This record gives sequence, C-alpha cells and structure tokens, in this order.
Amino acid sequence: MRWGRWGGPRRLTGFLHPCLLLLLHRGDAHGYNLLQGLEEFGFDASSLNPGLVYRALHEMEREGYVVSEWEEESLGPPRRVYRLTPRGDEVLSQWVEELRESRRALDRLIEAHKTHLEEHLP
Amino acid sequence: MRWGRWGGPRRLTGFLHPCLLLLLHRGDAHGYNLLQGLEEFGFDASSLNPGLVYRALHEMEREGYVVSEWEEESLGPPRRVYRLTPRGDEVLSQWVEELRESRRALDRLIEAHKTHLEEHLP
DNA sequence: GCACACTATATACAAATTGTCAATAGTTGA
DNA sequence: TCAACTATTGACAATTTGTATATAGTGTGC
Repeated sequence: MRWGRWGGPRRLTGFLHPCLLLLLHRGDAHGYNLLQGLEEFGFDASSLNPGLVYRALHEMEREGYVVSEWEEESLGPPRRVYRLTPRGDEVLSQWVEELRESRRALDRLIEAHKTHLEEHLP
Repeated sequence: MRWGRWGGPRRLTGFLHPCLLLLLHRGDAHGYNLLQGLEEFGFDASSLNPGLVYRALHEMEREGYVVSEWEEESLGPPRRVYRLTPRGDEVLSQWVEELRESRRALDRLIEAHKTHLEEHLP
C-alpha cells in the first residue's frame, strides 16, 4: 500500500454528477464547456480528465436526466449539446438534499476536531 | 445499470478513517466499540458492516496511525484495543483540513442550487 | 502545405474503494 | 442447548474513479 492512499482530497462519491446537472440548469452546454464550468465547484479543469465528464454525461443520458443532440452549424469539431430534463431537475433536488446530510456529518467531524484541539491547548 | 446507482447517500471517500481516528483520540477503544461511536457522524451502526471498521483499523495500523494489542482480562470474546499514535494525530489534522475544503465545494453547490430555486419561483 | 496547438468527443483498461458474505468464537440468559 | 449478543477476520464481488489513448475539425505560424 503506497503512502497517500487516503492522503488526497476527500471528495464526495458522485459529486461530479450533481455539479454537471446544476451547470446544465443554467443553460444548454456541451461537454468541453461544462469541463471549464466545473472549476466553480473546486475541480481543476486542466487536470480533470475530460473523459470523466463525457462518461458522466453518457450515464445521465441513459438515465434520462439529460438529453443531447449534435449541434448544427458548429465551428470547429462537432459538439454534442446537452439539455436538462424535468426528471434531471428532480434528481438534482434529491441529490442536493443528500448533500445537505453529508454536510451535517462533515460539520460534526470538523466541530469535534476543533473541540479536541481546544482541549489540548492551555 | 440499475436505478439508484447515484441514488444513495453521497458519502465522502475515506470518511470512515478520520472518524475512527477522532473517536480514538478520546480514548483507546476496540472495533465493536468504535462501530457504535460512529453513529455520531451519521453512520447507522446496525446497518454498517463491522468488517469495514475492522478493515479500516488494520489499514491504519499498517500505516502507523494506530497501534493495537489484545486486551488482557476481557470479559467475553477477545478484544483488540486500539490506541492513536502521534503520527495518527498528525494525519487526522491534515484530513480535517481536506474535509474543510470539501465542505467549501459542497457549500458552493448547495448555495448555487438554492439560487437556482429562487430564480424559478415568483 | 504542414506541423502544432487547441477544441471536442469517446472508449478500453487498470486501480482504488466500498460493499457483501460467511466463518470463527466466547458469554449470557431462557 | 439454543438463541442472541459481543467480537474479529478474510475472501470475494461490485462500484467508482483514474489513466491512457484514439479520433477529428479548425486556425495559426512558417
């Protein structure tokens, strides 16, 4: 087991998916576009593998959370433009509720650690 | 792909490990004991598989974050009692810093979603 | 006209993480 | 003695994430 196995940033499982849906709520977009928008949520667009974004979009299209079509008259390489569906809007709300619960757990740990530090200083 | 694949609670990767270290900071404990203490951080002790806790403890012992020994004079089945090491205390602080960063990302998403809801109500 | 950088999408494969299942064992109480 | 609870462990499967690479169009500089 190499060092740093639990040393990296502690991300939420499936955090990418709700971020993408939220970005799509603001307007239709294609993958490369979304890749850049993700910086708002702490992702580093230059180091984030684009494949992850495209894969997430494909998965959510299979679930009916988004729909896509090839853009007509696009400059440059063909782009697949995604749009949020009503179903996608629904699951986004559900996911945000779950994220609130995760935040509560997170807060409990952070608070408990703060208390632990205070008890060990004079 | 079955439904609900991203339907479950959005947990943090490796969230179990810092929770265990924090509980151990309060005092030495054995696995079964820690299992119950985890409820404080949103885990459901009755549905959480004990194997996950024991595995996490073994991993952290290999890394030198905790040490353990079989308890002498224990009532009931033999218990392996864990103690936090100074190294373990150090990594706990690092992890909590990372969790603060995750919290910020979480806040941005939750806030953005709140804004999105407000813009769609009259 | 060609190498190169940038935009854009896609897929196969590997690694890491988490979850499930079952085995073992001692104690207590009915 | 049977069941319930405490207690630990390991094998195996599923899920999730990360890496690597392939394809392709456009514009810029030389």
